[in-house]
Amino acid sequence: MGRSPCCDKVGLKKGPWTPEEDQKLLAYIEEHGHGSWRALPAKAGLQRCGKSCRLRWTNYLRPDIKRGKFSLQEEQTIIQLHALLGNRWSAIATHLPKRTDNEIKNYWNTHLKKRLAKMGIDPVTHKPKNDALLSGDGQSKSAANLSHMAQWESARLEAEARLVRESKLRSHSLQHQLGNSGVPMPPRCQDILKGWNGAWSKSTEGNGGVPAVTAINGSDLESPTSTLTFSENAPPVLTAGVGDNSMPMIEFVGSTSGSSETGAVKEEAEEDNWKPFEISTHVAEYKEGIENSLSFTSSLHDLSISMEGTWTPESLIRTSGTGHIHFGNVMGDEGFTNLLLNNSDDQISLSDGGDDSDHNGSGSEYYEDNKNYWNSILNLVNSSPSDSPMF
DNA sequence: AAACGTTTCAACCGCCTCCGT
DNA sequence: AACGGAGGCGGTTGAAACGTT
Repeated sequence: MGRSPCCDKVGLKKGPWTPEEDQKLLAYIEEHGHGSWRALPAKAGLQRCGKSCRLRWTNYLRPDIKRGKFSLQEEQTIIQLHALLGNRWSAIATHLPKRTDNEIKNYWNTHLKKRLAKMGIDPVTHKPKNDALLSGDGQSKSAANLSHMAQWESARLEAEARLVRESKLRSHSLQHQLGNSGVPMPPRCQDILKGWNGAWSKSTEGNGGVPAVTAINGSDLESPTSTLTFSENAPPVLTAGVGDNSMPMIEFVGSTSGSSETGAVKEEAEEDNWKPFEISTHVAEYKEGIENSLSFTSSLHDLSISMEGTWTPESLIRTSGTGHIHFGNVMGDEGFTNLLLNNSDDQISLSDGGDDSDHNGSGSEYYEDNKNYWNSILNLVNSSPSDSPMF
């Protein structure tokens, strides 16, 4: 308080809008555009403050607003974006055409948050609530998780900041990426992964208790596909490509103990796995650029990530007895969707014990579910529109 | 049918960021 | 660089709708 109101509120109406007010606002904007919101109410003959008019327009009257129930895909998108972005509703809303940030926020608070909680997932961190129960040493594990979570968050923020800067050069960057290297790379993906790796790299300096990322080997792929490459000294490179389904995809190839063959798990997003939203114009342009490139070949690198303890989104991975982590399969139709649907009413059954190297039964399922959960988030990172304000 | 509790969502509030001066 | 105006954003509120007893 002690703060001047956004506009002179004396005599201004508050509360629900009447159909007459809606009509006035609608008619004025259709004819003149909104122009200055502050000046609009007087011009439109409304006893409202400009802010109220803007809100009414953006959240309700705008013609391109879709109302009604959220589809499952929309739900997934919200949850996954929330895992990445937190409560940045406007950023999330840009990925849900015709939905407003307010609507998404309401839907999150009234539906999704509760559903995640029921599933045993913390709706704030998107981490399993009872991590501690899964570990023999709950306290130290929790501390480790906290530390890794901080790294994750730090990486994310770093990536966001960088992309904000780069977004101003966005119009040039796409051409650059396509023209210079022949290997297009969406800045968004690059940055989050850089940030991600950056956090890992930092943490490995003089610290054995954190992930070390090592490229194992490489081989060429004929078909264009997205490849996430981790290397120790360089930022991970995401060579995004277009699969048969013309959707950009991300590919994780894991291996155990340095072997690219034994125990390697190849991950590939498939067409029907998850379609978070319509491909944006920019992705279409991006795809077109890829298709037009003369020789687009991407490298496929196996990766092995050594780590101790758990890394934050530890649900993404399974930790082997050797301390290597494996990226699990990108969820199929049965994955995240069912996770949401099947657990909307019943609490997910979580394993109550055992070490990380051996999760059988419900524990294994638990890890599978959460692995899929985070995989789908990473998949989203890759398939988001490049003009997204996501990061 | 009434009372009560819960859920939903439009709208408000205050802070923040951007941008022009 | 500092300032102020305008718009944007996220948290919160409260009335209405809905469900339960």
